[in-house]
Amino acid sequence: MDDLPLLDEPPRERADAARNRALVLQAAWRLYNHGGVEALTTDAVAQEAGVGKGTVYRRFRDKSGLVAALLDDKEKRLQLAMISGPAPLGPDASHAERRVAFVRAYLDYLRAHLDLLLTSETAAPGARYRLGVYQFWKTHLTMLFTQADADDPEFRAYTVLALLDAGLISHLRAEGWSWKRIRAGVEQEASR
Amino acid sequence: MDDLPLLDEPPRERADAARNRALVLQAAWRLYNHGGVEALTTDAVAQEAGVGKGTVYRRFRDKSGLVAALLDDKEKRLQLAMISGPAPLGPDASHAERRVAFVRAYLDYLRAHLDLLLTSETAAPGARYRLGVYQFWKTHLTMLFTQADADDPEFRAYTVLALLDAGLISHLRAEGWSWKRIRAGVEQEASR
DNA sequence: CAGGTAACCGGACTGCGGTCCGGATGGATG
DNA sequence: CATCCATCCGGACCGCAGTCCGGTTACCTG
Repeated sequence: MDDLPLLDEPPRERADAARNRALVLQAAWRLYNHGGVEALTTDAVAQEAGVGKGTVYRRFRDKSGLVAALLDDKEKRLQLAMISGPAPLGPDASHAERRVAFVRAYLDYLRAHLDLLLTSETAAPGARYRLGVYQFWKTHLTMLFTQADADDPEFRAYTVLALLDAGLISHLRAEGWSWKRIRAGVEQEASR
Repeated sequence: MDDLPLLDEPPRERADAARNRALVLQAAWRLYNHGGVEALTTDAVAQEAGVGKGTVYRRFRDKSGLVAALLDDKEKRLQLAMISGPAPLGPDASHAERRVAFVRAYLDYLRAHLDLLLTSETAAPGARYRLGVYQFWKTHLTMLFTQADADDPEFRAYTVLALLDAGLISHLRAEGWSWKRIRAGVEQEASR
């Protein structure tokens, strides 16, 4: 009997490939923890991982992909909480509450990893929109705005996400804006 | 009698410097008209202008500065219309009308020069906010939202400008959004 | 007109992201 | 176990943005 090729899965990664993916991620964390975001050059990561540069790019498309992978598990957790977690983030709350809860949670996430997110989003032009996770946030917010009978729910989703752009938030922080003020602004946009 | 050092002016540009600035701008236009935005590498511009690379960077800080300079006069015209032009852009209209008119005008401008604006805004991280002109739009919108008694007028200004980000608009266009739909969304945000 | 200096000039150089390709190898097949 | 090939590997290579510095020059002052 064949072994579960149900929904034609992507062909499994070869053993050496998987091993190298792990090596690269560990190396990247090591460099980041030691020298911050500036230490995360692709050459350095490859060398630290004891691997060729090409390997880094084959496993993680480009630099934004690599950095996004670093944050992957944290993001997955947030996604899970939104899909099936408790209120106010999860489905047991009203759509308005969930939008505000999303904004709060995402801003916490952003605050904790601002430098990495900035690196990931500005590494290549348009990288932010290509990242798989962006699609998720967008779809989720669109749904929540649809439930609110907004005019163009998808556009409203884009609006909120535009305010959660790492580049914009970095700029506001650099201008001296408090997290409180930023949160108030975004929440208002999300809740109306 | 001294010659008008009223508001201590920036020291005048040397003659050769001014000449080179003009040469570089002309060369950049030539390259752009011929090969589009991809032809605008700093090396190529310098060579086409018959000038060293360092000169390009001394006259225009960095690549976003150079590209922004290409659009300078068109932007100045728009600014003038907003400050002192006729309604609905100028001061003879209500603040709500002026905000919508601004969005319309800016989107037209964006549409006409999307590739250049994208280049300018993504050349360096945070370049968009550093550009002098961004300050102008922000201040203007803040004023118009203040007149509407908005909660945090400055944040509202940032919100509208976030929607006018060249990267976002490019993405929406690439996704198949019509200008009409984009305009409707941004106008609604500006007019509420 | 002569002399001094701050500003300017060119182009070699650096650093980084990303590509390319000849050679190696995991793992499926019979 | 032998064969085969899709996939992977390393690292040299490329293009581009931005910096640096020894030499030059416009302009001011006397």
